[in-house]
Amino acid sequence: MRAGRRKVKNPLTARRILAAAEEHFADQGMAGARTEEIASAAHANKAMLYYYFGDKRRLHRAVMENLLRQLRHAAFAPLGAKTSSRDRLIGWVNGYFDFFATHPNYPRLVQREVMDTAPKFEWIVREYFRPFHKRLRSLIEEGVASGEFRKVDAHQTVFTVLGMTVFYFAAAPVMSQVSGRNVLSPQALKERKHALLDFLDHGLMRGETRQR
Amino acid sequence: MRAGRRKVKNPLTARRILAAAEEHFADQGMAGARTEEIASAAHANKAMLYYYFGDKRRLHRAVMENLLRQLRHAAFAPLGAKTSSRDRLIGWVNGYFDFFATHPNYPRLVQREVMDTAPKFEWIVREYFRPFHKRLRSLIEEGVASGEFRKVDAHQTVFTVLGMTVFYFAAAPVMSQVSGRNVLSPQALKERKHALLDFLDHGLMRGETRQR
DNA sequence: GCAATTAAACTAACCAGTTAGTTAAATAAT
DNA sequence: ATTATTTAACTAACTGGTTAGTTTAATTGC
Repeated sequence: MRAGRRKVKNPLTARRILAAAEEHFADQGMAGARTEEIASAAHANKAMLYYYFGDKRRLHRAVMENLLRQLRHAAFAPLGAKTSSRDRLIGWVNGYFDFFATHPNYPRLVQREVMDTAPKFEWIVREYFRPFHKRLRSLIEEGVASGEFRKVDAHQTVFTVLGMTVFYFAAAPVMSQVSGRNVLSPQALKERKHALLDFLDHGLMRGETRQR
Repeated sequence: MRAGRRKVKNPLTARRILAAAEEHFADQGMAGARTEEIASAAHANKAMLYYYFGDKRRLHRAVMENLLRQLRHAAFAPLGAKTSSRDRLIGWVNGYFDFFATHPNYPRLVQREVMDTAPKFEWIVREYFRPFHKRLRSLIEEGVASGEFRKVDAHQTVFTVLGMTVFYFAAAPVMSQVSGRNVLSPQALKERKHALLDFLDHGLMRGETRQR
């Protein structure tokens, strides 16, 4: 039907399926999503879903890994830069924030995972969450040690910063309903980022460090 | 007087089903939870679920309303007290925090609701979320106006405070895995509350107001 | 021939919701 | 006091629609 197909697996259909699955899994969760609907949203036959991904579970895993890989790439760079702890933390929050803004399905997908009590997601924990947590925690500890940050509990602060950042995006659907405006519009996002960094600045930085 | 067995106001079986449903809906979500499993966890016949609650959807709604009613009772009291904005806000956060700690299913249940894009939960938004949001927003605006709080965007600050508080509990299952310790243990909760109020104090309060 | 793809029919399991009938407790009639 | 009646509470088995996953046969472009 289409021209330009190659012998190697043509990833176009697979990519459409992956994108449709991402949307459906974020909206309805793994249990609520329907393979038939994912296929039709991807303009593909249901059989292609099994042809490329094996089964629903592995499709879900592919969706998660695809996003987590991108996030790791987008968010780890600022942590390596040789600047102040403050700038590196702000860079990290910025990277996370922008990733969430450009990948609005991700926060809901991850939130669904972290709420699960069953330990069937240990690969996510081992490969992604724990390294993320460790890097962020070290960064905060360094900032405290260097005197840039207040003497906070780094372990707790990781969760606080994560909560401040993730919750807004994960809860976006209903927050738009509650506040009567689209909380993911460019203007709303600009305001959100400003408020977030402002709060972080005052909540975490010492008075002398804080200069903006 | 009619003959027959008198109907008890709050039947034990119904309460057991409600408790089991709360657990299962929090763990697996509405789509993932199985009526058969809820029934067997409640040591009841599946038909009793329909006898008392009509269908799965209404059982889920009963679970939500039961918790939201309790939360409203527990969290609205501090907002009425005639003290400083700071004390009222701290009282509010304390109330929320303690409610989450004693009702660990609630944050996950609510998080699942707020992630839903479908506008089928407008009763929750209308009856609970919007009033909650409005009260909290007013409180912050008062604090800003009186000079106790920094000049923050009240609308954004509501979401920030909510995120800081809710996320920890909603993500508790995986966070325990990540950090290698039970983040809901009494000791962990004590540390969490302290860190939370400390961060809030510095993030929101003006220097002169902050005295602890 | 081979890799990618479609359409459709198929199956086996699953699962929400029903039904027909039972048991237990309370009251009313005798 | 005994029996009949009424109704809430409960059970086991069933029903019918749904859904993940499969298979088969045909088609298209390299």
